[in-house]
Amino acid sequence: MKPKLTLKKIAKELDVSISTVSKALRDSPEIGEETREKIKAFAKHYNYKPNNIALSLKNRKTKTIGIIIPEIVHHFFTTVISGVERVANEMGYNVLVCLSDNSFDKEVLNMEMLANGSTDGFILSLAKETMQKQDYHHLLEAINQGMPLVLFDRVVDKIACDKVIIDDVAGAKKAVQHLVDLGCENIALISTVDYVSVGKLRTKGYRETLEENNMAVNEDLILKIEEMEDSETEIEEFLKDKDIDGIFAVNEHFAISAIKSIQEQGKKVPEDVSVIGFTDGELSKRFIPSLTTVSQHGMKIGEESARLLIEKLERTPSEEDYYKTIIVETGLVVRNSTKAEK
Amino acid sequence: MKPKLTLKKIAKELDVSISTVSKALRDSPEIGEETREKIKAFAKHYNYKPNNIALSLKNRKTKTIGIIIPEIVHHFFTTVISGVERVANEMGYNVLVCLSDNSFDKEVLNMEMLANGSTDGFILSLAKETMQKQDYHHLLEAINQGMPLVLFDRVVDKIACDKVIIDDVAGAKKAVQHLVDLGCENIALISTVDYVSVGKLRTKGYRETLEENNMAVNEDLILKIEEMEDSETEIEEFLKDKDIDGIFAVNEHFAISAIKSIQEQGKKVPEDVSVIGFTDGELSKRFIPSLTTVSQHGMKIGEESARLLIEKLERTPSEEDYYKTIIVETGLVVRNSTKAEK
DNA sequence: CACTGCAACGAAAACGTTTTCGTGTTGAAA
DNA sequence: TTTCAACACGAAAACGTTTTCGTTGCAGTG
Repeated sequence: MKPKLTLKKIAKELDVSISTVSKALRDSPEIGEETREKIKAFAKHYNYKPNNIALSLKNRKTKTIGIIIPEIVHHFFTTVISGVERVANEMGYNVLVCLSDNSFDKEVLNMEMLANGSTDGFILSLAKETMQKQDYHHLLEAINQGMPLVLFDRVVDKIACDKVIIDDVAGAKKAVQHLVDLGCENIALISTVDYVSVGKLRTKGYRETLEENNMAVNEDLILKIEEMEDSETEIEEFLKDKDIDGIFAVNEHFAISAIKSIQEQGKKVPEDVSVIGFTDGELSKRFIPSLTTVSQHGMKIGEESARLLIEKLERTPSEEDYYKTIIVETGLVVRNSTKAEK
Repeated sequence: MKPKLTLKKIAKELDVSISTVSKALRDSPEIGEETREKIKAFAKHYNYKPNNIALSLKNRKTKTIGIIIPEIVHHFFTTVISGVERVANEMGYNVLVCLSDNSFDKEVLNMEMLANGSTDGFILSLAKETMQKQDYHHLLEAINQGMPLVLFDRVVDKIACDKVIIDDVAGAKKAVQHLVDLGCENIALISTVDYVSVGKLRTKGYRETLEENNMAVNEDLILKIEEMEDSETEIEEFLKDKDIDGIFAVNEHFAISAIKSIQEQGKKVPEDVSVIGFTDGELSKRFIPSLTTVSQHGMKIGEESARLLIEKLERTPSEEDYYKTIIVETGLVVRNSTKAEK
């Protein structure tokens, strides 16, 4: 085990100064051809690689971006990471991944770790608990310290920063309108509680679409789920004895639980009830019947977030201040959980 | 936007020396109570946090571990990350995630990035291409430079380092034995090509179990799949006109594709054919019929890997050399894709 | 011969820490 | 009054870079 090679060691070995070595390796014309070649040959032979940490300290930038997500075991977020990683790597950046586990405290902790020099900026989707508490001081602090921040998916208006979101209202509208077009008349909504912004917005899209089609919004057909854990039984309970022919669920799990309940009741999907979910994971594609979904394009969201962040990082600090919000298009992927179009 | 607070700035502001500030903040008895309190109050008020990069440079350790995985959009790997992250955080470490996309070149590149000071060590599952090429020079180089390395899941014997694996042979045996116990007589195997170690080992378990039960191994009932892309049609083709009553698939996807093909042939799962997969993702649990699988405990693997790595990192360099291989138990999770036991 | 100018290199500061080793000021003991 | 701890603090090196600004030696010029 040989310790890492440094400029100093090369300098000593070749009996020149540290600065000469540094310059030679960076092809400075200041150094004579002979010495330069000698140094480069030596460095190559012993596989010299500059120390990243020292560079970071010197340049006051780490070429690393952090991403904090609520949970990694969730297909949507992994596709986002994948997108971030791709763009970041292309631009010569590393990616530091942290998980908040939907906990406010862990989110704050993570931000503090990342803000103390480990990263140049970060990409974040808020923890559920954070949205509930509405405490964003950690975000403000980071921004205040000059750390660029990009919020995605679970964002909040009050924070002034770049954002990448999907148009949840429009996505929900697409879904519900599709159900209406198929002739559904009693469309149920299975959503999350309102403090999760996506739940709120998708609910809005649901209501608006019904109204636009002159259909009454029946509050009995709306279910708001608090705890993921109990969702399956809650949905089963909710669906019992309800006369519905369409369901719009704000995520994959709810949609699938709904289908199971429906089938257990002896009804058929999609013949009796059409079901549409949000997000397309592996599950949607491969479930039987495969799920019609509003696709969220996590990869694209990740890519856009990374691009936005890096753009901000590499700009001269003079021209700062204004923030963009990128809206990534959703698409309706029609599969087998909805009736064929007429 | 105020620039970050440093020791130097505090020193200037309070008209003391940098060393005094540093010592005061670290509660050194060298500093008088009055000055110490004054400095600590100031630091707290202006929210001073030491710069990680400078600390890393000084201490020659980053308190960061890297993990390189072949692909992130894969439930098993995300659970591993989750496990690594948890243990790492507990021990005060950050996690840098990199993706190799199953490409040899990207794996090498990633390792070079991480080895130049960004991390203290790493956890790695080999890219498919790397296993195919059998070129491990990048691993050897890292080890040689004193970077601890933990290999998991897709490991290779030739490299001397810590490893965390599951007992693939035993896992496969459990699965196949279960099929035998259910009375299956013609059991097919759907596997990957042999250079992927897991494919090879699980195939071994399959063969051995049949032999142990005095059943003939019929090569016609073994399918080796090269490309994930074409797996579905390949499986359909393979299953056509075969008279089988049990299938052991080395992953979730293959198992589900198999079930679909079986059903399209008009046969029933599990009544006519029992199917067992490997790995338990979301899909296995929620697919209908839900899948009987050999569970791989990614979380545990991640945790053990992190523990192993950090243990090595925090040991005095004297007592090095010997390497452990941890074998994480697999379990058979019986669900609905196999017949009920007699 | 004295000066200029250039080529080729080195010294040192800086990034933000920690830590070792002074150093100056006290108070008390001799 | 001298001497010596003990105390409280500062200077400086070190981690590995990059970069600015010298400093040489030497050739060319007038």
